[in-house]
Amino acid sequence: MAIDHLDGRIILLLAREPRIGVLEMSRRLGVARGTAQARLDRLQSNGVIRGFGPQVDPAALGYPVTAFATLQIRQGQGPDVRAHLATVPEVLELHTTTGTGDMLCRLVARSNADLQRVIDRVVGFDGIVRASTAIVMENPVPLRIIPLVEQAAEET
Amino acid sequence: MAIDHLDGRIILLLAREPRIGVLEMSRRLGVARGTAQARLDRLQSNGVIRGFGPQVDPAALGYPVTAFATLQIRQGQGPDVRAHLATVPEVLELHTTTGTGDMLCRLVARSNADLQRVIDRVVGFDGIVRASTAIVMENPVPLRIIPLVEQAAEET
DNA sequence: CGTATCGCTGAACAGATTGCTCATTCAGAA
DNA sequence: TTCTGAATGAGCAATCTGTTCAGCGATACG
Repeated sequence: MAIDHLDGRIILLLAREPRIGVLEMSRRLGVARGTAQARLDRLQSNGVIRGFGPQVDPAALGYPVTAFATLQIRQGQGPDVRAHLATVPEVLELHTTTGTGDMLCRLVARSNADLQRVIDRVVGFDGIVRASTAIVMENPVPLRIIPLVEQAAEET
Repeated sequence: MAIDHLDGRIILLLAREPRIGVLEMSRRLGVARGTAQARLDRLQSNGVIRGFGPQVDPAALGYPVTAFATLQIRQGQGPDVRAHLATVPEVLELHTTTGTGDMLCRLVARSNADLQRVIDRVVGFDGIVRASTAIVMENPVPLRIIPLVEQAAEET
């Protein structure tokens, strides 16, 4: 589970050139192929690397609007609300949280007008008491993991 | 930019078995290799598929705590705050939003105690007026895109 | 001080895949 | 009718993968 420097370089390399093969990877890293192979296998079975699924851009799919909704749930309705939200394609992720709201979810929509439809569908469910939505205008830091990987690799 | 049914199946297939090759892909889809190749190339140059970077699990890296922080920024300090947050590895993403706060960011930390350190580092910056944090307890719907891809592929 | 274990190395081999090109067919647009 | 874009099926050289092997240095342990 601890990430050493070589592991860090492997992840970095894969992040930059994902379609690279193990052989080419070993060359870049200056290690034997077996080593690169073994490290990569270990990172994957560790769960550090979950997979290499395609990163799809919702905007390119026709959903350029992103929003975050904070939801307040009626006592005991949590499981039902979760199940409900899981059926809405525009709900990209859902968290239960401490603090002001009970849940936080990320939404996408085709337009600001369409966002209204999505929100109606999301909150149009009995267990949801209140919802407050924040529309994303800019995304100065897109979802990233590299800096964290680098930090984790340093602390060896 | 419009996604047809075949494109949808390509993305679905890649999501399930990311390390699959183009040849095997064409076999599964029942099309010629060149077709699969061309479609995949198009999806990538379209920007629909951004890439195949490794999906790294922060928890496996030693950062099991996730939180969302809503920030209020002093007028005109936006750019400085953005730059500041970009330098913090534990800030995984940052959005500017409408609504209550001015910015929303996703944080990770090694523990609840460590989260305090991270928050101090995040808000210990002049331009930030106020911050309210919601700690994630559960993640009923992890970040996903498949349902949306399926919906987009249907609407052909 | 021996000894076992572990990770890394370098090499080898057959089988499969990739990148690329070509000629052909088909369907919709002009 | 003619043109253009997309898909097909085929072929080839170069490369990579999966796998196995033996050797080597470092570390842990009795």
